[in-house]
Amino acid sequence: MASHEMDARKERILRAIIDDYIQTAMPVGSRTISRKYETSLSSATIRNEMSDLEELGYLAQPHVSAGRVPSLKAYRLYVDELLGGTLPQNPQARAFFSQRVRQMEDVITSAAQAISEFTRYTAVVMMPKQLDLRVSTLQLVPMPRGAALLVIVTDTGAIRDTVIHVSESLDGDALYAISRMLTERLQGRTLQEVQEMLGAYSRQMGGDAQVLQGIAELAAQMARQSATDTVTVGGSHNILNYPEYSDVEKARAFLSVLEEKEKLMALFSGPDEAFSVRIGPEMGMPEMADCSVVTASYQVGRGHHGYVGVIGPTRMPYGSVLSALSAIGGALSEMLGE
Amino acid sequence: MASHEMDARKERILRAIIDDYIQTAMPVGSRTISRKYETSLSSATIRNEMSDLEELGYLAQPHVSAGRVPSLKAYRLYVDELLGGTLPQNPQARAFFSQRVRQMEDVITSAAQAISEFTRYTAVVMMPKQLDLRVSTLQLVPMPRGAALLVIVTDTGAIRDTVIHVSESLDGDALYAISRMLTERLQGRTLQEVQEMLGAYSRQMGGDAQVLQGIAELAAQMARQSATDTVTVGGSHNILNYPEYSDVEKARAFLSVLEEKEKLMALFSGPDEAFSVRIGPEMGMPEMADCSVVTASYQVGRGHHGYVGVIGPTRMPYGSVLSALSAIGGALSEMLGE
DNA sequence: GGTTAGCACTCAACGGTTGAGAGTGCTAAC
DNA sequence: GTTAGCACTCTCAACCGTTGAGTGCTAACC
Repeated sequence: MASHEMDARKERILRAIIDDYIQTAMPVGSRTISRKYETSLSSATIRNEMSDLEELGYLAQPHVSAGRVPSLKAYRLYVDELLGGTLPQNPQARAFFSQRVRQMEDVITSAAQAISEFTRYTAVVMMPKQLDLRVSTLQLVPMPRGAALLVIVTDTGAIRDTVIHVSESLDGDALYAISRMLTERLQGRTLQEVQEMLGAYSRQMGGDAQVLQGIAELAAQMARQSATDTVTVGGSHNILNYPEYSDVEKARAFLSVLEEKEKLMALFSGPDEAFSVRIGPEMGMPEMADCSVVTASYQVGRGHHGYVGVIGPTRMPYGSVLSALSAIGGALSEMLGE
Repeated sequence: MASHEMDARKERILRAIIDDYIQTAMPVGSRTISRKYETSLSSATIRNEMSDLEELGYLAQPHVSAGRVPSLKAYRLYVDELLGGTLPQNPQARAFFSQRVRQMEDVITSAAQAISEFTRYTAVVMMPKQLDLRVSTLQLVPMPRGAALLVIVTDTGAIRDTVIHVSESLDGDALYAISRMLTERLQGRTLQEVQEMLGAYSRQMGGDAQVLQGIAELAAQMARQSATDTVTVGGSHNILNYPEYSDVEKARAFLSVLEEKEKLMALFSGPDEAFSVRIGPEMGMPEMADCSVVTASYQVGRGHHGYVGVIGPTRMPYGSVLSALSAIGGALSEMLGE
């Protein structure tokens, strides 16, 4: 049964079918292949090969007189080949991203947007949790009308701020003096410790309890936010561009999964490889049975790593998506790593 | 022709039809009204009244044997009545909003999200441009590894920050000294002036040109952002919840309009009233011919005003949408006004 | 042996037809 | 002014044949 093993020609044909299907989203017929891809072979020959490929499990027919559609196994093969080779660089995607990053804290959001705009798919970006964030600086910036901006900077460079009320009698220098004092005592402490210590201080200090309470609240919020992994979604409605979601109900189901952060997290819980492509049922989520998720990981100092990813129909130009993810992931590593 | 003028019963029936249609999105038949709303009248009587209402232009029939559907004129009547009366307070919507506001600058975004989540429609929030913003404080907050957070606060309480690189030899006190010096010279200046002045300084100071450049860039960005009206959209995919958008093409068209900020701005360019409801063609935008836009304005100090709004199908529970908008608008006025 | 032309076969998609159901308008009686 | 009754209209879904794309198989060809 020699004809029932993969040879070079079968592979070429399979690849042609996948490429065509990725473009058109329509079952591919033997005649199409014979005319567009393998002009030296007749459609009858292609038919024979396709028949073999079907028997091998790489193709499927929606019904007997339709063309062939690649099976999950086919995508797997295609993708594994892609992952084995070297990815093309993608400086464009990278430029697209760096254009818009202003501020440390919204890097994640910008990354998600950049990926989704560039690939035209839905993007998901995860930032890993960071326990034991330590306070590096704590500063009060004067604002008009008895307000002040409280800024906390951690040793990892995370920034969070909030507006609090202070006594109108405190001018810039006074606020700086307070900031210095607070920084001196709190520097190097973890956010949890800061919260505990503030309880003690506020009894001592009395008057400025408002300020301390503001700090405690901000520290608490910051601790909470950084202690859980954060995921952001970008370009969720890109999904509507693809015919596999021309049914509104399907589109809605897809969009509601995107709002459940826990489910999204699960998309990333794979083996710790640089790249991963999970196709349809491989991720064990019935709602996403006809999607693929492509992810790449990036470093965030100290061996932690986050993920960038794209969700879309199984039919997806995996090559270009992977290289875009790789570019943005690289940029993120640089920005967030130490 | 006495029967061809509006009387109380006709109004009751019209209202019932609108209410039912808002709920179900299906043409309303005479029998439905007779059973659910006007149980003392038979369907035949209702039919006569409906026939009159149609002649008066308040109802339309999609086809001869379907029920009636409210016309634009009917919505107008309904809405005008609503606008004339007193709006019910809506403390819930308000609570929903204040829960999530942390920081002066993302008030707009939070407002859009709160409105959309609360009403289940797409929300649009506009913040008016503010020319001549004047610098109130300018401060450098030390960060690890030769970075610093540059914070600019304006007299209106707008905050913007960015991370810049500074010489590693500068400690907190040195940065504060620089901040003081800069604040002293730049306080009260407009953002434009700041940019101009920095050109002059940077020649004088030489060494710290990096810092000055950072400030100039941030000021420029801030000026740019505040000089144009800003609009934010929240919950854009809520539109998929409504059957009038079960056609994906329609939904896509809707979503792409939302991405063109200029078009969105146009939605707000109405008479300067506290509330406005524009129904379908009234806003002269063919893409939105079968939508309604409900807007409320809020004060932002100095007589400027911004808008909060909701976009959805013409069939919309105007009453509750209006009171939600009014609640959030009020909250915004408080937060952003002086 | 592999390759190809030819032909019978299958099945989705399209367009027209039909019957049921919903809802109306009109008329006549109350 | 209100209501029952009835004829009428129109949509919607189900049910055809017909068409066309695409296959599998066979027999001939190189």
